[in-house]
Amino acid sequence: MSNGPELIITEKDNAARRIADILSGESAEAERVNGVNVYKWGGKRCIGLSGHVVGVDFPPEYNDWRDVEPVELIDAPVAKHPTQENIVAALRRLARRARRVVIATDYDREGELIGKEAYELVREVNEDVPVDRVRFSSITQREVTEAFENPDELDFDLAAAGEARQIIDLVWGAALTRFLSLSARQLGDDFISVGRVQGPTLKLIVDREREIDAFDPEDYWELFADLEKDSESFEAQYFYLDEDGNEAERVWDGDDAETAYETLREAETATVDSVRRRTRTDDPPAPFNTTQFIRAVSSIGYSAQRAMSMAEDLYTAGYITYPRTDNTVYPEDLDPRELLGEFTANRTFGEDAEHLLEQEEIEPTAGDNETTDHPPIHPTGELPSRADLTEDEWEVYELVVRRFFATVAESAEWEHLRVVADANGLSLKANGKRLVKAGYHDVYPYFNSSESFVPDVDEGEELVVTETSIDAKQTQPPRRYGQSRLIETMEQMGIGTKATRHDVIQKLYDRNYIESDPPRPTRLARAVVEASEEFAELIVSEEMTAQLEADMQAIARGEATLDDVTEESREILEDVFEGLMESGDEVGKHLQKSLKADKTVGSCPESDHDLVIRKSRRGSYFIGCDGYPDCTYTLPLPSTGKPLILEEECEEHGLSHVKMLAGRKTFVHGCPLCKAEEADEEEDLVIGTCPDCGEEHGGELAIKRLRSGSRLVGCTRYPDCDYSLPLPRRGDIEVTDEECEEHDLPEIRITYEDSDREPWELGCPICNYREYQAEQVDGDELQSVKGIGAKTAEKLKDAGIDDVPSLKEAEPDALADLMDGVGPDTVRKWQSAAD
DNA sequence: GCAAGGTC
Repeated sequence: MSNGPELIITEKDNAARRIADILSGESAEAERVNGVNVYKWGGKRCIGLSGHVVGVDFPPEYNDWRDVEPVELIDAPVAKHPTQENIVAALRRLARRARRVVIATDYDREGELIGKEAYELVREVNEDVPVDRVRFSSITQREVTEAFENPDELDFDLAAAGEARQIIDLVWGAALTRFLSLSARQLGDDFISVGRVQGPTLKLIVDREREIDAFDPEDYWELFADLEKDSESFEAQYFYLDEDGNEAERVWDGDDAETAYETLREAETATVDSVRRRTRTDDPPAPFNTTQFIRAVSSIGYSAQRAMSMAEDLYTAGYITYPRTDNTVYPEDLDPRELLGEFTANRTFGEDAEHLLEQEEIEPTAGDNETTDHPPIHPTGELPSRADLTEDEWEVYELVVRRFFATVAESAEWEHLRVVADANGLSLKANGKRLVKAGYHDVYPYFNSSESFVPDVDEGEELVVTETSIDAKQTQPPRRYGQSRLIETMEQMGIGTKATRHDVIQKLYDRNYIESDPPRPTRLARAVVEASEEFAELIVSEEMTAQLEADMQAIARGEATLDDVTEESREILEDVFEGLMESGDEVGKHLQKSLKADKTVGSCPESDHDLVIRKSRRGSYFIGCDGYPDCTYTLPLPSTGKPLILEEECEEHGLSHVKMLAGRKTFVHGCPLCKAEEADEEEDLVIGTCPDCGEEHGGELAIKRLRSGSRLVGCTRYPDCDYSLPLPRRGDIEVTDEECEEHDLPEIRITYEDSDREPWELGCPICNYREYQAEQVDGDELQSVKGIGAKTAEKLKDAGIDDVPSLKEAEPDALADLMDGVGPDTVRKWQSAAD
């Protein structure tokens, strides 16, 4: 037997580092093998993978979409090949000499498969080395040491269950994706995809849109009265008992409503019939798993994608635990008092932490999901200072800290007061609620804890009716799913995983299946769902995952084999293709029609064709005639954002309004033809003399708007004189009375009508442009230092370093503190390079 | 260039 090192393999570098620290008593040292971190101590090495380092795919001869019939993919061979070459190479190098290998990947099904993949790579270069498996659900001293003291074996059945999933997903996904794309002739970037998870997710969105389309609003009325006691007024609502004896507030008949309102209006007083008081306990929330974390972050205004990317950054920086988890129960190892203790000295959290520590007993809440994968998301106890994080990241970090606080805080208590009164024979009710004990709301302000006031009244008491009203309303269609609701629903349906659900939604955006936020399906999405429902129902049904889960469990229990399950799945797909291939042309036409409809803005005013949104070779959008090159009619679109066609149409031109999606800078452009006409009519506003040709030829400087929507200060003698100065794209340009003494030009202010943004005093356009150029030069100057690129120069500027002299003077430790991913040694390197 | 699942 070799006397080489013992090799420990984890799922990711971060876990490798922490496990090495625990097992070595912090004595492990990092070295690089093939550019991969390896932690080394005694006779041991620990390497972290990057999740799957091998992937499944078809052999290269199946790569060409046009040469291979999609149906052939069903029985095509599927092979594994390395996807992370450097890690695979490093692993092989270490495994060759190892005397023992320990697989320490995550404790879940995918972790077992990743472990088996590592096992196979090890076996390729070392046939005899013993391979053990350790399992722990949180990386703590106790769990890790215990796991390593009691090693187990790899569960090959569980790994095979995961492999079955990989194969089925690839075969179904690739065959159907290629079929749909080929039938609609969408090859290249705009292919049409379907899959086991994206399919049902898309159907969920499309089904909701169908409900909205089919919705027929109904009129109803609601009646209200303001009641007064001791000059304190509160609102009560009319109700009656319906046929089933249930309380109802909505009056569905207009005449009935009118009659009731006449009666109510005549009432001068109302007599209290009943008063009911109840105290309700409001328990603190459970610890965060990924889904609940995303939900909470989206309630403070961030997308699911952004929530996860910020969580990732906070995790890698060491401030919060692993963000991808299903678990909502803290591990036993977590000592809430100890963790709270880490916050007592902090400016933001100290006071709350102290209060919580004053509780006699601290028993954290627990949710319904107890899993082995990772602990719930909580702060690690290593605290960032505010300057270490961006404002957004701080907000998310604070949320995670406060959620942890909430889970160890006391319950809140509400007092509900329900008053029923009689006004002229009509029943009125009022519900008040008061927070009598704030409990966890004191440390977790993200839930609504607003009170509604109803005064203390007694039965039989007479109240004055001060005001009455009747509201005509309509029933509303169901609301579209927001991103976090979608993720919650996917979790309930059992599709996707904690680590992929938000990516799936992003994928639907990338495929042009959904637009805007909350997501709205395109015509293409409807057509894809319709075609799937007709010919491949399983791919848009949650049943496919349910069946697969059952099969995987059978494999994991040893009751079925990988081959049984994948073979059966291939047979089902064969059947699907029989129907599909017969109707290929029809399906393709339908998809193509929908693709066209998604781009169409209206009819061309100069020919019989449609006007469609197109993309220029440079990547900008414009509107062009579908009859091109016979008809060359075009209309410009703003250069910021991606155009979204709205349902609203221009009354004058019959064209759809267009909205430009650009994150927070999203705005409605309106009718593109109206906009183009406005731009043509707008007269150039002269603000001064042209510095280039004013004296000689009398050229003047004017504020101009180009047809593309962009604006500039340019010479009126253009194109004879091309003097120009840039102006910002967004905001309204205001010419002030102030004048620049140096250039005899008025100062300019930019205001933002449709946002809360403060006006920008741009000043004299010439001075402004010079300053801008000077900044560019500064940036270039920093970039002249070896090791500093454009991005780093930007970061340096954020840290207050504008030029080389200030870089040289900077204190390396202080500067490194201000910059993400930069250490003091790097700063010293720059400083010596600048000499 | 297809899926879904890891991780960054």
